[in-house]
Amino acid sequence: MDKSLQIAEARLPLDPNQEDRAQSIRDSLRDAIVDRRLAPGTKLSEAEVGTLFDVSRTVVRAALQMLAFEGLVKVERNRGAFVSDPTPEEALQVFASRRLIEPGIIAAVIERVTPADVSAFRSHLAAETRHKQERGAAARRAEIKASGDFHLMLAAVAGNAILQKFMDELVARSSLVIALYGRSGASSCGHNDHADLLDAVEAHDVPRAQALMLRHIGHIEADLDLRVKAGLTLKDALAI
Amino acid sequence: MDKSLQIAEARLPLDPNQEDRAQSIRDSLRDAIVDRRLAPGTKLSEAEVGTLFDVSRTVVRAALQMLAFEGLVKVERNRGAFVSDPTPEEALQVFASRRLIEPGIIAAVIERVTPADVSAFRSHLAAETRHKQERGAAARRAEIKASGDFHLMLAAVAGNAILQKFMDELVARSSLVIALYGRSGASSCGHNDHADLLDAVEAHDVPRAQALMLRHIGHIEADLDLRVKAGLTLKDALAI
DNA sequence: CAGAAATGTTTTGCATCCAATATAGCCACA
DNA sequence: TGTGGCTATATTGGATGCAAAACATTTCTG
Repeated sequence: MDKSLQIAEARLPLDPNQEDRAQSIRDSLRDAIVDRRLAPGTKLSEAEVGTLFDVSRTVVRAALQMLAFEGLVKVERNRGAFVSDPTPEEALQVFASRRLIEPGIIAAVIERVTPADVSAFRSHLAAETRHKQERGAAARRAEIKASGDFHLMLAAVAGNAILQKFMDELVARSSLVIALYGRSGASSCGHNDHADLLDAVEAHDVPRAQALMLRHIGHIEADLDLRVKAGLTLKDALAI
Repeated sequence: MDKSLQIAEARLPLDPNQEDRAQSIRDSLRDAIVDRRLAPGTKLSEAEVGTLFDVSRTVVRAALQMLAFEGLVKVERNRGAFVSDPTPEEALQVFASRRLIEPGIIAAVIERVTPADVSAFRSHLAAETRHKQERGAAARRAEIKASGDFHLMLAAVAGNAILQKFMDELVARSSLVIALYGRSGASSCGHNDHADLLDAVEAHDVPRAQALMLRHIGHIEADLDLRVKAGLTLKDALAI
């Protein structure tokens, strides 16, 4: 009951705009979950989170409900909210969903992309490769986050708010899955799929871009080791 | 402030399982919105809904928040919740999203469908055509709802919980859009796309089923008249 | 000593209460 | 008579309090 929840920015991020504190709490928690600063299964006690952010349980509850809708948190009646702990089954469904949606997004992107967008992508890519070369857990986190952001940027350019929301959810869930099942941590070992993808986009080559997207998703998925899960539960039951 | 909100089942549906009253309120409101018993733009006052279902505002808020996540309700800070009133732009995005997702779903369905599923589809189809032949607003509502349910059944058979959730949202939004912009009301005038689709599924003909699905979505979209919206806002500004 | 029952503690679910904000009604004034 | 500002009212945002459920601990019993 001490300093258990390591949400880093605790107490500090006094809502910038002062409006919609639930939203900003959601964002902080979401970042913490996606960054794996909060391990799957961690209990998110309303009171604890509340004191941490210095708000009442009411607003915490709203934030947790939002996260539950995105699938990042699972609430059990009368038991509380827990950082969700996707099964291998769910992990596969996440990527199956992305395989459906992202090729469509990339097509829309090619239809609508502007030179300004392209340069934004390029500078993002530069930051990504920078993270990839650095060492340490922090850099790894930044890399995973940046990688997800690339896909979110694509979704934004595609110009469909609904699909953008779906991608938001899928990218967050993917990060969680990668954090859980990712082998080694080098999620995109060797490949630099994003750069290739961007080239195809710039060339307005839809089929090629779509193929690259599918290949990219395949790469991410191939880096997962979905067996471990059973062992983890076992270990959980025995030790820690 | 009298009997304003016509949610029909008001006060009666005392939660069957007694658990999660917010969920059942959400379901009632959702049905009412999709059925167009609650017109787009209608204000959903927390207090009013609360008395109607005989719960406190707290739980109503939770229900409204859920609906907001699905896009069926729009909440404006310090102003309250309103049945959402999709713009033509949003309407197009709904169908663009379905065009991406549903062909994938139909492919998954063909991979996993069982004879039991097929017969369930058949009996559902029978009910659908029955509604189509009846007259009156109630039958029309039932027809729209049944039509949406067909797509939801497909999503269920596809076996991907995430996509199923997305389809849930998309179907609900579609119903709202059809209610708003649907020409004449005969949403599927003449065609019986669902039957054809089911035939293709039964024949395990993926390309054909996908093509039929796209054509079907096209039919629905073709029945919309997306111009009116501007006129409505104008009329809104003047009268009522 | 093991397992079950009971008791105390913690945490959630929900109703209620208060302050802040928006809406509506009213009056003054040009 | 119409417009602008002011007061009153209604409604939301959010904190608090209380009952019930889950959980942990201790005590009792075979």
